[in-house]
Amino acid sequence: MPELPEVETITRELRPKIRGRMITDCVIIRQDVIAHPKPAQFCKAIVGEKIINVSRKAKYLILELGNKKRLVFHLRLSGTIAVIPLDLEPQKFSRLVLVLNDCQLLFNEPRVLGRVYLISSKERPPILKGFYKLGCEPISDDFTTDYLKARLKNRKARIKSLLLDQNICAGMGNIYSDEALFRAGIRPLRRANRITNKELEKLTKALRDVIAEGISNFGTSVSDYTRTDGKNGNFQNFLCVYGREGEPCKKCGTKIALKKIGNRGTRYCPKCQH
DNA sequence: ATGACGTCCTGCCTGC
DNA sequence: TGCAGGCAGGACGTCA
Repeated sequence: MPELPEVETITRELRPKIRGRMITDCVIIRQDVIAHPKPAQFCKAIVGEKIINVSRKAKYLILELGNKKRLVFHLRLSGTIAVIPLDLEPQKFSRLVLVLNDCQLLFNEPRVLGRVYLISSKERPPILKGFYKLGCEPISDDFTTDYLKARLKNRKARIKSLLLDQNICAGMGNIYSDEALFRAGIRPLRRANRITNKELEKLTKALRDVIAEGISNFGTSVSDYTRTDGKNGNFQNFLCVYGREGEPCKKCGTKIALKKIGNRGTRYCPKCQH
């Protein structure tokens, strides 16, 4: 599933391929994926616009257009972006096609949970509420132990759930939060307000490291995620707990456990994580 | 405000 | 082999 490192990889690879190109046509294959504005209006507003830049905010991929309009993609669980030549047909799960001067950008999304939004600089559509109140990204300089401490203070929820809270850790998802908790030696079931300062320090570092390593390895390909050229990322080769339930812990050999926390599958080592 | 939980959606896996 | 049912999971809505 595309979390911060995956979306960052897509952003970096997409930028040189589409920056400066003009959107010459817009084909909506599944109406559901156009969250704002209405599909007809959406097409009308973007055709003829130039892509000024490609950027990212947390898990959102952003195409900056002329007129300060922004095309915002959220890939959710299974969304991918592919760039293909003009003469090829869209792919099996293509939900939106942006035809550019010299290529086509496909928004592929088998599960149809991902969404696309078009926003202007002044409007803040309620449907994109989360986008406007994102917390700090773990790779940001502002993501310090003090920041995390302040945000987790008085919070009684399980640490795992709060790491997934985009108002606290923008861009975190299930894979990287399990990995970070493993590295920090913290059991995901722990209540956030019961975590010591020392542990918070370790956790901050683990979060920063795991995200940075995810990026330098071009993301994690476990289910649907691929890069814009269809290749896989590499970070799945370095996972210690995610997807390893029942297998021996890489540190101590204990079987990796799987538990539901806040309705999310959560993997951890019962011996290494306290 | 917080935390628990249901909902969306569909491909894929499991079990009969 | 084929089909039904369950599962995955990010963000958001609802409820207490």
